[in-house]
Amino acid sequence: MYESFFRNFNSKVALTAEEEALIKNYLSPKKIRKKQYLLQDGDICKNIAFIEKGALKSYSVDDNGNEHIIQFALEGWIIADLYSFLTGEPATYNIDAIEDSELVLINKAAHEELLVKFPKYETFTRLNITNAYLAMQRRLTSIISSPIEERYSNFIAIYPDIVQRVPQHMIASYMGLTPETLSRIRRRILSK
Amino acid sequence: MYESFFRNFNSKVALTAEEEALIKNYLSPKKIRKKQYLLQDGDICKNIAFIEKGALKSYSVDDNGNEHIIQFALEGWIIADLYSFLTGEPATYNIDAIEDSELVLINKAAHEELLVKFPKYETFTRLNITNAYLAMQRRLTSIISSPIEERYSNFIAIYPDIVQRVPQHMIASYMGLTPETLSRIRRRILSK
DNA sequence: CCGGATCGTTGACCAAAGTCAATGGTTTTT
DNA sequence: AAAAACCATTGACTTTGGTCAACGATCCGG
Repeated sequence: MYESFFRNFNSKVALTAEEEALIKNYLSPKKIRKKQYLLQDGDICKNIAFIEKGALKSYSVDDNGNEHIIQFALEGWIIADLYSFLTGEPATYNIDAIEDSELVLINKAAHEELLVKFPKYETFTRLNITNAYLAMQRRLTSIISSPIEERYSNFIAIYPDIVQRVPQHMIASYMGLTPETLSRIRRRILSK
Repeated sequence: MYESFFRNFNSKVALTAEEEALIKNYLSPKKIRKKQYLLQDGDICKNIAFIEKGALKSYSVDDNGNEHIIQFALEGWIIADLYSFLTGEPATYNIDAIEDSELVLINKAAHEELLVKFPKYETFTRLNITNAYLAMQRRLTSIISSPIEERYSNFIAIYPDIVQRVPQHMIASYMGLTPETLSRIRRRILSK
């Protein structure tokens, strides 16, 4: 249990066997079925979830009932409403499972205690958030500076696994497009 | 010197006078004139810059010579090409001064040494990057889920100081719009 | 194995934003 | 103080993506 989590942790900050054993006490496993919510708009986000296996997405629903996908997360990624988690404010979006998934949860009390007791956990956290920041910046700059075709080509180059496993209309939503438009863009790209 | 920097630092992690004195040795001040570059596309980003006073922006220039503004930063903010800074790869965008500004620079060697020698500096860094992440996520979700009018209204509500000090066409670029479109949106909003 | 969702594609039409060009006001430079 | 550069606005036109509707294919649950 927690294999992927500790593989990931060790790749960022090496842990001794004792440290691993201690940290394990702060973790809890969770299995979640396809379409199940991990977090709903209005709830308070009580956990950070590391994905051992599977795929989840976070998304908001607007006044017209349209979903807008904020993030995809596969194995090795972390997903949460960080704002809600850190501030205790209600979440402003949903998280649910795209596939049956296995998670490692770290709740707020555990997170805070780990931060002060294990400097390595703080480093792990800092590196995770830094990676998340860089990934989001790539996405943002691509949104504001690249033509749509290039954005999509770029996306399939960086995240081929997501393209394989996630329905196309969710990817359209992630890119801020309608499914129809994405379908047309794909046709344009293919005919080149 | 460094007043704003340490005020900011202490608001996140309290320092003793001795710690402040030690950390000062890792910092260097820099003044930069309006329109001067802090970083140019292709350079390697050697410093993180904390803004004591003034305003800067980061932006990319596309194949047609159009600028796309990635970030504004005023007093109390940090600006850098974090990707380039962390990896040593050449920067993919520019940073320049919108106003005459005063900066506190932390170079890479200093940053790394501070991280290992001062756990408080790692906490400071973690909190900074977390804030940057949350701010960027707000921006991103607003781009993908709000109609443009609302995005602009939201922007002036959150960053009134930027609206005051930064020319409108830069704000248009930041929002992914042409200056003409932003001008028309403003008219629409005013006539309500 | 059947029936209903879900999904991707396509077409016709519409709405929104971009482009190009001109104008007038303001700021900056010399 | 005059010239130049910069900036916001407006109008006419074009391009792009969104909307609505229909159709087949596939997936999934009973």
